[in-house]
Amino acid sequence: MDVTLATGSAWTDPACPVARTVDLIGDRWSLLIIRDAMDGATTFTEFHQRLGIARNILTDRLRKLVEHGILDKSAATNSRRHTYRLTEAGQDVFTTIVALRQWGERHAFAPDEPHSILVDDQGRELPELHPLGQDGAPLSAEASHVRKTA
Amino acid sequence: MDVTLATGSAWTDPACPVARTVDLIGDRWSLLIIRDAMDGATTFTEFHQRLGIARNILTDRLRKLVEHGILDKSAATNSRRHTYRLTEAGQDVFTTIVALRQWGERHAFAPDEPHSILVDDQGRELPELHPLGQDGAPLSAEASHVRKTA
DNA sequence: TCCAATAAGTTTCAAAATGCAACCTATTTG
DNA sequence: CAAATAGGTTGCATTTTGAAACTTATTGGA
Repeated sequence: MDVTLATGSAWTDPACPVARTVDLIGDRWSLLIIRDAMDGATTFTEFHQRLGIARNILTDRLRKLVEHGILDKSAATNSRRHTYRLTEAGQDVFTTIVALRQWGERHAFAPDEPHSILVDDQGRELPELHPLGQDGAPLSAEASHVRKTA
Repeated sequence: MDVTLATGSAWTDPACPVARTVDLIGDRWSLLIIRDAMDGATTFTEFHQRLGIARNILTDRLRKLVEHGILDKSAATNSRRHTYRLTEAGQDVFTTIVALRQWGERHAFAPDEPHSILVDDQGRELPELHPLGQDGAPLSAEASHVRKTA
């Protein structure tokens, strides 16, 4: 896993893990590429068709995601065709995708508006995800704060 | 809560809650503004100083976040000073911020690199957040898939 | 075997978003 | 009442994004 940004660029806020994550994957296309990779997309063309993204931008984002260790690009020998697969770090974005999805379900749809649903192997919808304290009780933003490291 | 995008613009992928969320708050500055709002920032100047963002961009992002029902802008009577506070929908982004933070802690720092820490009222670090299936066992991306609505 | 289609890009150019710096104009504060 | 502060706006340069056409290697089929 790569823990650096492109040469010449700098972290927006080097000490903050939220900011570093946003620098690495926090733009609309990268997050949607990761979403589709989790749902089975593996090739340039698949991503292009699912997302309706401009080809040059897709090229750029795939390259950066590979650079940052989120995707792995494997070229089938002597072929132009290759596949992109999530690395372990990429798979680990799952929690964030679920959080984004559930927020959207709660706040970005009118009550009667239909939307896609994330289900498990048995077709059951996922329970809501919420941060818990060490006592196991739900923890809110007000009940927590950021401690800066010296 | 608003559930629409600015006039003239359209959702990137209307049926997907992940995509809608990304359209609403999935750009670097919006997420960092929400992060800082959760950590106590309330005024234009505070956001500006903490983020080092250009003033015109900050103006634009605050306006959009208010429009989208993430922030609430309250003007103290006959004063230029006002405060921005998270709405309930804004508070609810907490789960996503925690997910982004924990991913960053796991994958965007070298083992010896220091970073800020999110702690509860007692100063204890938060447990890791992971999606669970209905049986209570951790659920991975491979064990789930998106079901489109007809 | 040859021809068309497919995959995965690259290039070019226009349009939109971002960023910096200077400016503005009410309110406070000393 | 003068200076500092808060919360912007404006103008302009740079960067990023996007649409569309072009490229180049494989492949699959007649």
